[in-house]
Amino acid sequence: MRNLGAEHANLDQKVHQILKNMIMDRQLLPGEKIPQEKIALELGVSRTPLIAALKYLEQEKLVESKPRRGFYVRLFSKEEMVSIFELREVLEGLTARRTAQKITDAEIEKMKRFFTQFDLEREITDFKAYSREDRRFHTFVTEIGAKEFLKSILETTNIISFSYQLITSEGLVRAPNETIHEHLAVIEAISRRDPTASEKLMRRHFKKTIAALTRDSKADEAA
Amino acid sequence: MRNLGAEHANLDQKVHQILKNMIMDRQLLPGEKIPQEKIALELGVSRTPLIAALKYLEQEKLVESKPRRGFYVRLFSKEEMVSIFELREVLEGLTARRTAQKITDAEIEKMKRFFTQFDLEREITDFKAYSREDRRFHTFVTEIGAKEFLKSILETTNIISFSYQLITSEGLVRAPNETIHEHLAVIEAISRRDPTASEKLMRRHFKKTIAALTRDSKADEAA
DNA sequence: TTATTGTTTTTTGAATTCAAAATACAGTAT
DNA sequence: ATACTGTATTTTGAATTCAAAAAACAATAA
Repeated sequence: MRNLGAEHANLDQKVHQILKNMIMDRQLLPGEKIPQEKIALELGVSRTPLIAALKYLEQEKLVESKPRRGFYVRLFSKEEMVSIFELREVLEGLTARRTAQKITDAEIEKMKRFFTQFDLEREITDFKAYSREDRRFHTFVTEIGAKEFLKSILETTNIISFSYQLITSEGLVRAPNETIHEHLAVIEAISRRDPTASEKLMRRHFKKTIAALTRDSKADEAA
Repeated sequence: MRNLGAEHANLDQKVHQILKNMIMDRQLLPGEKIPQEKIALELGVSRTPLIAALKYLEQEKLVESKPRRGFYVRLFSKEEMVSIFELREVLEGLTARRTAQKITDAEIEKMKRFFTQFDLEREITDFKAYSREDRRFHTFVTEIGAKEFLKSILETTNIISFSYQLITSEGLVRAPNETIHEHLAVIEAISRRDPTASEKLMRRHFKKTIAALTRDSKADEAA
C-alpha cells in the first residue's frame, strides 16, 4: 500500500500511469470490473483522483464506463482492432513524412541501430524482444515527426495496439522475419530524407498488418 | 441558473456539452480563465462534475490546466493550427475512402444536395452559411465512413478547427468560391464510389488549406 | 512615488460524506 | 429443489468539507 497522497500537486497523472501499467501488465484483465474502493486503498489515495484517472482512460478507450455500474477494462473486437491499425496507417504515415523532413544526422545514426540485434539470415524467435524493438522504433519516429497534438493521439492508439500484442501474445500479428524488412525499408527511406517514400513505406507496412488482421483466422503466421 | 442536478444519472456529459458550446459561442474567450465556483453556481451543480467536464475538455485540447492555477480556454498558435489540419488531411482522407466504399444510394442522393444552395456563378458572401454547410458536409462524410474510434478523434479536431474559424471570423481560411469546387469534386468522387479518388481529393482539399495557413499572413484570401 | 513585506481572501486539489441505485442475500412459497 | 419477494449491504454519482497554495490587498520602507 504505497502512499501516493500528499506528495505531488496533482495525483491524476500518477494514478493514471499506474492504472495504465496495470492494464498493460494484465493485472487487470479485459472485461474485468475495476474495484474502485479496493484500488484507492491499495494506492493510498481517495476515490477522487482514481475516478479522474479512470475517466482519462475512458477517453483513451482503454476503459469503459457503464453508468451506475462502474468502470471495466475495455475489450476490443477484431473490427475495432482493424480500425485502430487503419488509424495508425495514416497517422504514422504522416509522421514518417515529417520525420524524414526534420531528422538530424545524429538521429539518423541512432535510428540505423534499430533492429541490428536481429540476424536476418535466421528465424527470429524471441517475439518479446522483437515487439519491444518494434514499439521502440515506432516511438522513436513519432518523437521526431509528431507535434504535441499528433503525439497525444498516437500514444492512445499505440498503447492499444500494444495491449493487443500481449493479448494474442506468443503469436504476433505477423512474423518478425516478414515485418523486419519493412522496418528496415522505412529506416532506409528516412535516412535518405525522402518524405514521400517514407510515408508510402510506413503506410504499406500497416496496410499489410491490416490485411493480416482481416484474413479470417490468425492461426498461420506465428511459426 | 438552470438547475441540472438530480435529473440525469451522469452530469459529466451534460456539463461538458454546455462548456463546449460556451467556448464555441465565445462566451468564454481563448486565454481566459474559467471561474469554477461561478460556473458551477450558474449551472446549479457542484464543482465535481464541472471539473470532470473540464478534464475531458483538456484531453480534447480545448482547455488547458495549469496546476494550482485552474483551467484556461486554450489558445492555438499558427503552428498548432497547421498541425491540426495535417491531422484532418490524413484522417478525413481515410474517411472519404471508407465512405466511398460503404455509402448507400439514398445517402448519395442526400450528399448531392450539399452546397446546392450556393450559386457557383456568383461570389459567395455569406461566410457564416458557407462554413456551416462546410461543417455539415464534413460531419456527414465522417458519419458514414468513420468507425466509433476515428469518429471520436475527428470530433476533437473538427471542433477545434471550427472554433478557429470563428476566431479568424469574417475571413475564413480560404475563399468559398475556391473551396466549393473541391467540395463538389469530393462529392462527385464518392458518388462514383471511387475510394482512391475520394481520398486523394479530400487530402488535396486539406493540403491547400494547409498551404494557405502556411503562407505568412492571411490578408489576401477573404475577398 | 515605487518596492517590499506581511496579512487576508480566494481558489485549488483531494478527502470525506451522503443519498440513490444496484447487488447480494435470506427467508418464504411453490 | 427452485423461484420469488423483501431486506441488508455495497457501490456509485455527486455534494460538501478541508488543508494548502496562490492571489489580492494593505501597510510600511526606500
